[in-house]
Amino acid sequence: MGRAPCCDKANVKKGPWSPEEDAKLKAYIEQHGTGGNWIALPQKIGLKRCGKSCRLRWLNYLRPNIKHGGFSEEEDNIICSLYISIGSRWSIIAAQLPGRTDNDIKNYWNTRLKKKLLGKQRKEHQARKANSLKQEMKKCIANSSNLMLTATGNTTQNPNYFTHDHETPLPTMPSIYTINQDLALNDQSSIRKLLIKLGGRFSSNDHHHHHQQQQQQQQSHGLDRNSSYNNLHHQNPLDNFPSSTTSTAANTQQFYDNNNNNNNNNSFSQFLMNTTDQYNLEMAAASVQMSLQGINSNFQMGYDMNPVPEGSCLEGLEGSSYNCSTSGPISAESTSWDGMGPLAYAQTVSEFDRCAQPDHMLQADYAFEELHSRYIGLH
DNA sequence: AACGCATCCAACCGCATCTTG
DNA sequence: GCAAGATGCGGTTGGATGCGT
Repeated sequence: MGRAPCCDKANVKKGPWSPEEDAKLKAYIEQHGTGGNWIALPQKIGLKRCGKSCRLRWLNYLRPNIKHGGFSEEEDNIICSLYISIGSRWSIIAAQLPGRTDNDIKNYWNTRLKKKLLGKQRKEHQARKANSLKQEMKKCIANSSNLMLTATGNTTQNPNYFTHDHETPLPTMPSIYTINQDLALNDQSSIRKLLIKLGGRFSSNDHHHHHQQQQQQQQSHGLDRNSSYNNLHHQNPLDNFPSSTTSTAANTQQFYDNNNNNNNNNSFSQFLMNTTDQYNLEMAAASVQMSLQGINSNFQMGYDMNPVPEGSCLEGLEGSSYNCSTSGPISAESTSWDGMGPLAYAQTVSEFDRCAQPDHMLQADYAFEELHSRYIGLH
């Protein structure tokens, strides 16, 4: 049996609001408040609208101090950072931007910010592609001079070459895989993949499901040494926090009670400390990644949104700002971890995913785990 | 001017969660 | 503890507008 509708669908007006309707709703709410019942409100003031529609209109448009359009660079950065860190939890993101509504931010992200981000990513990707194409061409030409192919040479043995009508082997274009990657960025999952690469942690249901599955696997088989990047995120106790629930002191405590009551070593304050640190670190990671995208990123720790709890392992770094730039691949030799904290961590995350060379991968992997255990200490 | 396409954004919809009796 | 209704959230839609041809 389906749910009863919240209003008489046949008798309510839909579509854009008229100035008269706006005036009625605004005047009533300013004088009487909502009365705690949106469903009954439209009948009280003689509006042929659904209660949900009234609520939306008030929250997104009529409410005082609402800002529309004209997002600043700073707001862009906050939205990007938070999206990378917590995903599409627009109401939480909106809570960090006074005067902005979740709907506005969602629209802004979907229509502009996402494109801006992907546009920069695509440009860099194309630049890298062009560069690697040049190198590949050079390599092919160099190789071709050393190759003696017969006129009937079997081209399938080396996909990098084909035989022309004449006998001279010519280099082919590089694999279309890279081109397909660009095209694939148009769909949501690819965007998510990209942003996960950029250091993000996502909270949609399928992701939770995936997390739960992996957590179960890890519990039964031990940690997978080859996916330490994922392991870090699995350690965050808030990963199982209901995605569509705004976290409040009460339900965070409730969540802690439900999930940690068997673990006497992990007090609620320690739990908060770990998760806040985790959040700060992820924000720093996002900051570095945005810097890689060419977006000015100035992540500051210890203010308002992301305070460092008393006794935290990040104490002393409060107020630090990470206006990040990266230089060269991280290696065990070239990087001094002490004192770098989140920045080093973030660079490691970045390098871990960017390194294509197996030896770099190993170095990043090693450094990553080292840092992880030192700063997070959740192993 | 007319048309088609792209973009924007207000509003809707369905679902999950919360509240209340 | 349960059911029903209310609320909040995020994804999606469709009309308005802008822009290029």
